[in-house]
Amino acid sequence: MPKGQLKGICFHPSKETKCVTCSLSSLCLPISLNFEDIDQLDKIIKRRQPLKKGEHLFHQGDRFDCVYAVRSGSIKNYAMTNDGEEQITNFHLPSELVGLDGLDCDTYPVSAKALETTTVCEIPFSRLEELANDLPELRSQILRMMSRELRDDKQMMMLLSKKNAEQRVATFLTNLSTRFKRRGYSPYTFRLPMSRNEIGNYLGLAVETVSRVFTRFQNSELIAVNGKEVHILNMDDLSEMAGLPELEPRIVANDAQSAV
Amino acid sequence: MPKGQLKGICFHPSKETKCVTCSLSSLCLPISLNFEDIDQLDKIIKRRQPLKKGEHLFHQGDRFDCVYAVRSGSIKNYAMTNDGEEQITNFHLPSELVGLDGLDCDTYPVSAKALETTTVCEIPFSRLEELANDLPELRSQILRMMSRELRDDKQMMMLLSKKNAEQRVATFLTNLSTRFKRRGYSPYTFRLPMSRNEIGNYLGLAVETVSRVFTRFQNSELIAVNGKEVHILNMDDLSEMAGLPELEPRIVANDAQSAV
DNA sequence: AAGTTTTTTTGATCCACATCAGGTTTATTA
DNA sequence: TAATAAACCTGATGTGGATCAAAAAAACTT
Repeated sequence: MPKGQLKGICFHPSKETKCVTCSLSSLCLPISLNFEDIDQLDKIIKRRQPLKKGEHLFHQGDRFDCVYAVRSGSIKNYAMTNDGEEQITNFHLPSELVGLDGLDCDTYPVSAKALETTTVCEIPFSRLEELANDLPELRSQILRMMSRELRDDKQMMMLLSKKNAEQRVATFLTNLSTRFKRRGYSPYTFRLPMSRNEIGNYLGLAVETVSRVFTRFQNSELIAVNGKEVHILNMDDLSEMAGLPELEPRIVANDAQSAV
Repeated sequence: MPKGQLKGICFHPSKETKCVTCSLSSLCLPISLNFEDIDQLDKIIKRRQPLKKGEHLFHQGDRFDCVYAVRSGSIKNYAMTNDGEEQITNFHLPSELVGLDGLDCDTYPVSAKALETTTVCEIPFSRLEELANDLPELRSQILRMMSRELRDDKQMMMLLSKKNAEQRVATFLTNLSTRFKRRGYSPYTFRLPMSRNEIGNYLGLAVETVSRVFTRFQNSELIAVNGKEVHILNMDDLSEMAGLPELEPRIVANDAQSAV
């Protein structure tokens, strides 16, 4: 084993992974592609050297040319507000696509930075588009991934405009938990790849508030925290606190002209 | 003229508009399609009876089957929070697509309701997908529209987590102004299709706060307001106040390992 | 291992906006 | 055209979380 540089979430340390053998393929772009097509996709993907913590994948304003799939580690997206403040717009875990929101302009609208040692698959967008011309399944997977991000963004808008500090942090933790679970990791025990400061920034809260909520959650035995290690002790109550769990199918009621 | 039912923004009252003759085609799906292809697109589009104010296009939880292009009037998207409160996630003006965020699930994740008398083009998604199979230009236009919505959402997240009440309202007004302008209408004088309540809901503010900010803006002669009629008197200062104008291309600076 | 920096925690104070309450205007309906 | 109901505005009061300040703990450096 080379060096102990691979901490935190780590899926595929080996550099020469192929899509076919990648454990993330069932969450990532190759979904529903057959072996042959995956192979084609594989050919256009470049596996880059791991990024060290703090290194950039791209900067806001850089020419848009690639989208990236996180393979291990984690990435944050952020923009600069006019008064020079950083605003985090997203955290990306393995199998998630980074850079989709730059797709219709010629530069990236946000920056992307590694939160820890991180490996990504680099996908030149023009070649992905070419390939998608021949693969309807790939096309609809790209659409699905964008649509999912749209939905997540709406949820985030809801959080930011309606939820209080405790609800925000509870939502954040349960959301991370769900994403870890889907990736085969424990939904109850995980390591936060970001700082309290970054959590606060993302959730629209001051660092101090995040810290206080963590403390309160520990006192009420919802979670146990040790630095960046989090244990969820009472998932039910935490989810309850998070509110609006997921998109619950509506009971179809009388519609018609229920004006205003 | 039938009845005085067509108030507010109104583009194409006639029911039998075709994409080729539609003045919105340069903003809508048909962008960059040739005449022949537009005609094909036209064939799958159904022009529905105008919706009256308060009527629904679809409900949260309804089976996802169509996306809609607004032809005249306006639509709001909203979801219900777990405590039964409404949360508006978007307003849609003519030429904008409604329903894209339901694309990867089988039900709409939000509801869509007409803010005024509104006409839409109904586009069965499965048929749009089929057509997109043959028309690369259509495909990339759909992607572009989704990507734009993603970017707008990030801007909204920024607004909700960093901006104060005045900045929010200023942003809202300049944003509307820009959209009206692009549609050939005056960027200085327009009619708000939504209530103060809905503005507040969308911006994460109480009605009272919205009202007060409107008053303050009038006192400082940034705008003149008469009910839902808005005149922007000082666009420069209003934009200034809105902050982070648009995605300003970054001056490329030294990158490397600027850790944290 | 000691020193330095960064991150996290906790307490005290303050303020922007929510909430409450009432009055006014505009829209809807009879 | 009056009656009723929405929508809107304005003032008074309260509060959740920001901000300020400073100590404690972790994470780097040397």
